[in-house]
Amino acid sequence: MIRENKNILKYISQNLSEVFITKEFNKGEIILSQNKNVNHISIIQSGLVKCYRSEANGKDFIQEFFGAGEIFGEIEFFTHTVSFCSIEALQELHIYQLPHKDFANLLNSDPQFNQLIMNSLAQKISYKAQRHAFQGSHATENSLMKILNETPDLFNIISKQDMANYLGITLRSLNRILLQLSGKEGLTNEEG
Amino acid sequence: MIRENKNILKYISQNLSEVFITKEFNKGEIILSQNKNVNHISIIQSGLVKCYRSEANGKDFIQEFFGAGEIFGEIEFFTHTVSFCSIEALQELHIYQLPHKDFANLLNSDPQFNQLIMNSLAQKISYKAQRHAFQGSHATENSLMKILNETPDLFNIISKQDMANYLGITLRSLNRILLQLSGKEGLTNEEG
DNA sequence: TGAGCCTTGGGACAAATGTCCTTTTTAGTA
DNA sequence: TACTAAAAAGGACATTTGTCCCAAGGCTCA
Repeated sequence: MIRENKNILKYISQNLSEVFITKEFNKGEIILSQNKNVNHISIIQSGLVKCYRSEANGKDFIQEFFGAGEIFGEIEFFTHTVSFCSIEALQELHIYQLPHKDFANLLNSDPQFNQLIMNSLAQKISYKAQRHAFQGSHATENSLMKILNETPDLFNIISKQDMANYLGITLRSLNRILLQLSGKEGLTNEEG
Repeated sequence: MIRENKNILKYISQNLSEVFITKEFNKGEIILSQNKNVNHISIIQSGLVKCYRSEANGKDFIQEFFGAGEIFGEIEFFTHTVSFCSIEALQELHIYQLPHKDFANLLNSDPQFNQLIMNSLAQKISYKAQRHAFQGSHATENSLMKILNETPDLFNIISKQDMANYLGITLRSLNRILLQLSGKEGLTNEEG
């Protein structure tokens, strides 16, 4: 659920560290706002952000939690549109940044970088497809169990409200499902 | 809801038509099966397919309906994995195909093609993000209204079951929502 | 200290969706 | 034409989720 891309982070820190600018942000800061012009791509050195979209009805939907090596601001470069999501730091955050103009040059001049970006885009599609299919085909309880399996300390990192916005349910429903799950865990422990 | 990419189709037919193989399929044929090795990328010349993922619980989830110019089989090339979706023809289908090896060469040798592919990947991400956010933040009724607005003759093209699998609901629920909508339409017409 | 705010937790009822089952309609075919 | 299978439509009931509320606990800041 927390996405990372160590390959591209390693390549940049080893080969392109002087090409990129570095920046720091505090927890709670908005790095990128929805429906604004985007002029840089950003790559996370360390920390965690949420990438979310605010809908017209006032609800937020969390696309992804991005950790080390994940890129944002690149889609808008390719599609020539304003941002369709916002990015907010959930922890102290260190990022690499590169203006879109330089990004374009790098894509043309550095085949290995080009390939890493292609790969990153493809991974985003693949992951989104599988996530959406799972959420669309299973009860929310199953989605949550799967996530908690991957990340047992989930709620030390991410608030319940954010988790609800990731699952596309209300906080009330999340609490209900968590209660059910704890009940089942209890049963399992007693029986086993 | 039915995705197209006329730019890349135009570029291929004008500049690369002799590089690609062409193939034809009948309605109902499976072009690409989930969890299989993929050796070609495919680009739709004409016709319509559904791109869907079958989950372990027996349910199918439709990722997208692909029309003219849309690409499939490219993600697996970048991620070096087996297919994560199946592709089935919903109409008589004509496609361009290219082996992955040749696709790799073309990406390196033809910057314009490279850019068109990047753009296609970025558009898929952007569209998926917006669709998932909308579906996750709104009642199914709203999603359906939006789709019917874009494509009023939807059910002449796509079966109700496929539509339900696209929305992540059951056929029973889809019928219920359609009934509600027709009732509201009636009211609107009478009142207006 | 205490006021205000955020997060968490949950009761009660309404609305939406799933499950199971039956009937009707449609399309294709022997 | 008659048969068959698939698609479409919907009744009845159970389950899930949303909405609206209220309350407890922790935190900051005047």
